[in-house]
Amino acid sequence: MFKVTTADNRSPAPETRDRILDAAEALFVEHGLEATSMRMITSRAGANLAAVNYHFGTKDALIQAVFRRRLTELNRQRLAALDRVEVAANGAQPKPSQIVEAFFGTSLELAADTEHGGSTFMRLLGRTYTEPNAFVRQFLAEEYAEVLERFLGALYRSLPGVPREEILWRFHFMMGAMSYAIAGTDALQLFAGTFDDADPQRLMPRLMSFLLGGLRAPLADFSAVDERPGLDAA
Amino acid sequence: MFKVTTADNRSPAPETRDRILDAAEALFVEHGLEATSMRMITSRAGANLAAVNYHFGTKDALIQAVFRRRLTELNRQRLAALDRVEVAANGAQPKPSQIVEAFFGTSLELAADTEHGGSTFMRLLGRTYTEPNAFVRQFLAEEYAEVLERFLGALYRSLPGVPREEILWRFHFMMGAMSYAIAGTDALQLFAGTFDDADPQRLMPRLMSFLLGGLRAPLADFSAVDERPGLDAA
DNA sequence: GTCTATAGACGGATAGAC
DNA sequence: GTCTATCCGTCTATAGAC
Repeated sequence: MFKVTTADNRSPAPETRDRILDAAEALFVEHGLEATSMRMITSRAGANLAAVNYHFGTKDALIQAVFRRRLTELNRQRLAALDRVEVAANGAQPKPSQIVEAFFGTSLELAADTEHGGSTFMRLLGRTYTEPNAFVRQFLAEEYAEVLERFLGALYRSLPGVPREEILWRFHFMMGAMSYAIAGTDALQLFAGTFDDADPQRLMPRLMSFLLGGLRAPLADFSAVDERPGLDAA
Repeated sequence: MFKVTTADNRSPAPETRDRILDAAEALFVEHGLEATSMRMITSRAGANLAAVNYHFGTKDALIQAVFRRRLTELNRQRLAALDRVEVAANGAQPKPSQIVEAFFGTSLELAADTEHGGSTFMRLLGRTYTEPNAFVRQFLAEEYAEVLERFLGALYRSLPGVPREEILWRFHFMMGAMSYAIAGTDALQLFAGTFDDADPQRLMPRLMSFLLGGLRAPLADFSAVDERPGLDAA
């Protein structure tokens, strides 16, 4: 359970503990949390079945460790990006586009990092927002509490005329769009063979212009809510 | 002596087969496909464990039956809605907003139907777009093939100046936003207690204005993407 | 069509040797 | 820290009585 922190700095071969985390992360994306067994994980990690219980205790604790490893750093970077735009605003309110970019841009940057597994993790994370498992949702909610409070607060202040419920919903919609953006083609072969241009470098501007268009859309008119949603409007 | 196979039209109590489908649908939303066992299903349905195998064969076949029951009708309605706007256009191209409304409006109508389980199903469907299970993805892709071809084709024609990749991506983003819209608060307690206004009647205009804002956003500018050769040309 | 009983595989977790 | 061996629960699926 406890890592011996020796001062031997010689390029360490990946420890069992890390190999297990990497294998679990990859398998969770491939098969989902429930459908991934400890045996699959230890087998891919080249470790013994008992090792995962030794290092993490339970499967649930392993799941948390997989998420925490990346999420702590991601949220730190998101907050740092928000700090930067707020400092740059120099006392004034940052623009909504800057706030959106601080949050979703940072996310997409991690998603574009295929070398250190960031892309794998972001696909996992995007799928996990809607995870049925209650303990995972609870855990994610805690990890996100501070970040959401900061970003939503900034958005509220930057859009003083807009009802907060509306901003909240639109942020929610943006999360959905980002989740699918990251899941990309691999989420669904619905669009099989049709994503001719899946260049991850282009995903960022693509998504960002969509998100900002949605965020800045005219407010919905609720006056006709009671009527049948006609197709002739607008 | 009790099971009359002929049409005795007097108020039919829900058959075992239908009770199983209802129970499975609800449990799939609650716990996910993998985490829902046949025992949970038959127990909630008030049926015997062996009944599900008798009626459906395997668990995978049951999953397909749960989706097919609703999806066939939903896609029929989506196509009918598209037919209507195309007929109303009277030879001209329908507006993008009309096409979007035909697809997502129909979806949200089913999601608003809490009386016949439509809302339950749509939450399940939204989550299933990113389902890891390969057989489920394959099945969904087949069910969607015709609908997507029709709607994407209509969007392409209605936006002749816009690159098709861009439309495809934006449709993908819209699917993500809708998925989260339907999952709503229950998807994640991230926003715990903050969705003061979760009136499903208002969800439709809320989402629609976001989607149309995103769809009509100015096209992304790829010129500053990176240093890749050839990208700055267009 | 519905039931009981059970086969047969796999799941998470642990004990204890090394 | 890593291993083998194993406990014990749950899973899907089926056989066969009624």
